[in-house]
Amino acid sequence: MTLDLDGPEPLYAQIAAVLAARIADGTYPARRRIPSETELTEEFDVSRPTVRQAIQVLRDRGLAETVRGKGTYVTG
Amino acid sequence: MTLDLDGPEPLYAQIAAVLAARIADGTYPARRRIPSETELTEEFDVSRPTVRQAIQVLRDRGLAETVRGKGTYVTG
DNA sequence: TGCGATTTGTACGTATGTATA
DNA sequence: GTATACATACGTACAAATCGC
Repeated sequence: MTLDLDGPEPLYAQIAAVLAARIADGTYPARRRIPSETELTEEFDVSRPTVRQAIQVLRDRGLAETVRGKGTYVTG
Repeated sequence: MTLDLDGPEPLYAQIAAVLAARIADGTYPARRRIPSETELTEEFDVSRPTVRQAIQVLRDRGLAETVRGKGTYVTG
């Protein structure tokens, strides 16, 4: 998995697409927690605000729900 | 108009409420442009990302639409 | 009970790119 | 060509909620 840094697609959108694909294929199963923002920051080598923006996309699409102090969960 | 810095309500939510009220009472008329992010930054004495977060709330509620390079407009 | 680690929430500042007028 | 305005992305700091010990 690589991100296209120079392309027109924003990083957060690319990351959101990767995460959405992982939800779709079961890499992140329903009702389970996805990696923390810090872990995703390290995996994709982007800043936390960018990771949070990607997760926001998932929430807007109804794919995930976030609980403060716990994490972000795949919508079951 | 003052903001409650110590209260539980986030700054961006308070600002969004103020802007929404201005839309509701006609201070910001339909189809007209609201002040720029920079102007709102100065008026509320907050950072631009905070202003942008407030405007995002207006967009999510369908109260405003943002056009890149032009400004944010009250939904007509 | 309390403390500490983890995790998300809020907010700041800054830089760069792109579109419009 | 310049100025204005929004979009993206970075980094940083501190607060608040949760959980395990």
